[in-house]
Amino acid sequence: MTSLDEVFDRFLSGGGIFKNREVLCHDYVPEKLPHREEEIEYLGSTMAPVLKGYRCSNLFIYGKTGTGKTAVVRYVLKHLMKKAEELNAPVSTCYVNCRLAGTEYRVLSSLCSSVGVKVPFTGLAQSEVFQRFLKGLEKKGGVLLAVLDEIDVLVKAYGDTLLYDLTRINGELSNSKVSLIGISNDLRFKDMLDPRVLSSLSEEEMVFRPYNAAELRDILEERAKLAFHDGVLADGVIGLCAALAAAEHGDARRSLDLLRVAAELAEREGASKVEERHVREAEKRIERDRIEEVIRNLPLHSKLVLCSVYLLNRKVSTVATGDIYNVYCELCNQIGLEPLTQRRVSGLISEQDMLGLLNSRVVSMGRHGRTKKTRLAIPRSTVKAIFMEDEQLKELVAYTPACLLKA
DNA sequence: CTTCCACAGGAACCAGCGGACC
DNA sequence: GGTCCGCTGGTTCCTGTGGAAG
Repeated sequence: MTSLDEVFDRFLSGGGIFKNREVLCHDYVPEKLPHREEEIEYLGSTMAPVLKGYRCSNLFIYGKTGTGKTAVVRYVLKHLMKKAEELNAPVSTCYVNCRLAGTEYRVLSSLCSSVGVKVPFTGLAQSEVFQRFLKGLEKKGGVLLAVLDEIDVLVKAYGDTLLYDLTRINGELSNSKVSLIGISNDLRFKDMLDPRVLSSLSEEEMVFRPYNAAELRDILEERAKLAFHDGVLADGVIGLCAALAAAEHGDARRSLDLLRVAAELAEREGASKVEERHVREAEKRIERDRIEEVIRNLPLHSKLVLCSVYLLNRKVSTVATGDIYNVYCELCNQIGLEPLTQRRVSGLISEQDMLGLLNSRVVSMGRHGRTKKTRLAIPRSTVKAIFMEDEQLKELVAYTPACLLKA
């Protein structure tokens, strides 16, 4: 066991690698966005009318994660506001990440705060909050550019009513105007919208293509210049980060993560250079950390479901929902817990499928019915290791379900 | 060709909570 | 202090369904 002092000393003396760590963080908006010049120009020209006090076209932006949508929008917004201040133009902007906001109500309340209206975080009817937003807008006047990032998440969960209201909002305003910019990670998002909403929301449209490996390399090189001291990256490190991220779906965020974690690993072991092996290690580390985090934060019943699959997987690789439910009920019995309904457990399995902990797919077995066949999507050792940390679950890892006893 | 299994997954509803308003 | 509100995390009830068995 090294003492904490040693850890700190090593960190402080290991300053040979990072020059500025923040440059590699997600929310950093760089001065240069390589390979997005066209998009920046297009977005800029679309938004420009607000500088003269006109409403600009509503805009819809699609693209997968890490294709630079958010970065480009924030970049243009930043410069637009600078210009607006110079010209003393009555422009305000509001950026809301709908996934982080979580609910329609909280999106509305962010919009409210951008026009200087304070609303309580619960307790008011949604329509009341909307009215206050209108009032605030009218009082403030000018043009509001509202950016709704990851809007697909909101619509999937709550439908498009809020969006519908927002697209019609200009009809109720006399002293002010609102332009909307929607950003979606989901390319099929259009299908979820009412045609009326779609047509008014996407007066203009942009699609962000994924970066290829060469473009990712340029991005990384740009950032690396700011983030690291000269010569600490071994040849091929940037290329590898770019290649790994390009192989998935050209996610710049992921390539930056790889680079950052690889450098942190190198720093931690006191190396003077970041090598390719650090990148490989980083790749594993990121995925493992993500999974462990997810499992640890699972509610108890979900953990029991996962545990049931783990136990059944000892004998068979894929299991039916009914079998999982039986074992799950046994486990609940063991620790004196009232089991949830099968309907709910079926839902929990689907949730874990989406989280990437389980793999399940619907199959029909003819006369023997239709079910989801489920298996673990992660190493058994990982599940076991995390469950062993928990007093209660520790016991259950060693439990033998009744259906496996007779086999 | 029909039947029928063992669920999937949608819809409606409910209880409890934290919190605002009057 | 009663009433209203939204959110979470459930339940109940329901209809739908792929394909092996009959």
